[in-house]
Amino acid sequence: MTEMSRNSTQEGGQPGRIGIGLELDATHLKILEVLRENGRISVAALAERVGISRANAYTRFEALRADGAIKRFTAEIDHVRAGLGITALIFVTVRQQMWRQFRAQLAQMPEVEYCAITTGQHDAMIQVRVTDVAAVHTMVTDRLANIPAVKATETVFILDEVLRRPYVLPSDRGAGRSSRRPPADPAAGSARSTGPAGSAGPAGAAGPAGSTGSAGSAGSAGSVGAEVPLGMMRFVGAAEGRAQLQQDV
Amino acid sequence: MTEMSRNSTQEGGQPGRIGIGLELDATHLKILEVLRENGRISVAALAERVGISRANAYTRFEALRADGAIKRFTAEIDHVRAGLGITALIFVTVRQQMWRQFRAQLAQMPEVEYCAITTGQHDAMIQVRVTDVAAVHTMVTDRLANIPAVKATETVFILDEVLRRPYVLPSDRGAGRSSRRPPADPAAGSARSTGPAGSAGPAGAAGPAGSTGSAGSAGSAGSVGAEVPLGMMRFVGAAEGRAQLQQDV
DNA sequence: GTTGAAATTAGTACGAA
DNA sequence: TTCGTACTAATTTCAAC
Repeated sequence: MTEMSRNSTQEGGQPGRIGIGLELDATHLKILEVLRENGRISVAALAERVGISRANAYTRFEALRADGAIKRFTAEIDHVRAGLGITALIFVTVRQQMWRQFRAQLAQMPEVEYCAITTGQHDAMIQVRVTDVAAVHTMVTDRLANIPAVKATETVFILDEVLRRPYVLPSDRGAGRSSRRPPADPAAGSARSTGPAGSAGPAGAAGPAGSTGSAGSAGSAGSVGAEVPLGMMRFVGAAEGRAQLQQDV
Repeated sequence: MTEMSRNSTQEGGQPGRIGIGLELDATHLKILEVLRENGRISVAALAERVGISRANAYTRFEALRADGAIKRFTAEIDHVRAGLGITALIFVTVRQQMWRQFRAQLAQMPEVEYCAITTGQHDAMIQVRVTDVAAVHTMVTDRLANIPAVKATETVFILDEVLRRPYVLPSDRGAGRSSRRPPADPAAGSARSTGPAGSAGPAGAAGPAGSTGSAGSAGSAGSVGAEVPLGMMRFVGAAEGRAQLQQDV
């Protein structure tokens, strides 16, 4: 509940840009779909695959880039081939009000590929790629341990990466929307999470969903029973005082 | 120790290709470095930035692609702009010998962006992107719960994504290699993990490390103390019988 | 592994539907 | 808005060094 209006105004854009974002129609999504599979495709070929003229493709392509919907283009590489065969996840508990420092230290660690702030038992998850198991150990006990902001860590190794999609698109839904959507029993403290899930970072999405319906149904469909409906499902909310973290980060 | 020789022979390549992989020299890494930041750069411009001739750049570029070091090119998009503002991590405990089924089901779930098999308390971690919190709930209780292979789940929400590098390169090290590398105390049951960390999927890297030294030290430097060296560090090994999982997956 | 020239393709700008 | 065409600039390919 700290900053709900995060993406209803400009936020990540350069000064002067209209941060409200363009409405993505079906054609835009189609373009993204193609670009996700082949980021190096020429705009001419892109136009053909999407079924629009070249001029139109250039316009939309540029619009997506300018709007920030496309953040950048990148090459996906094989980490093993590149010599980084070990991947690990390190779950970090961060000392409150030291997030700024934690983030600064992260930037100094080139082996960190991904870092996300999470709800649940830990505060953050970082993914590292290194040459060998020993490097993980060095990283955790030697580097992370020396950061005052880090209170505790928990490390697991990644044995295999089963699936990696460049990113998910709203248009992907419909393919796997298997069984019926349950009638949605009313208010029940949506996901038991202590609020943050709906108020923090990437949340507050509903914004520019365009043609892809269903956005905005958040308030009407939450239905995580009070004490875990099915057998072994657990939704883990934020730890104590997490709200403060958002400010620092 | 199940299949250490994983990438010393061909493995991911098409039939007929020399799967041994090309040795990556400093120039190759430089190319990857540029491509990571700008996947749409022309080969001509790439050549200039790397400091080699056009023809050379084309040759190396093609070699990296053919070898599989570059898996594909993709566009990075802003999930919030695309209408998927909620990101969650679901940790899954999988019923043994049902991994094949689990993987098949995963392919049916378009909202899954990433799935990795891990050591530790759970067996897999999947990352999903959806429009609202309710969709996470639906996904977990309705879709995942209906997969017999899924024994239990634990869900956390991602509040913010602090850092996302397209990928990490061996050449990145050296920038953050802060303090001294510890003398590496000898055998100590490397990471306490029941073997898998060194034998499974992405492990067994040592292969084509090329100019970047230190690969291959895995066997000699493992040093995760028996019972957690510093204060609150935890290395979480594999659950019981994890070895079997590798076969199925 | 490099340079240079030819052929192709990409990117831009315009008017018309 | 979107399309189609013509123009300009760049990239890729292929040759010889």
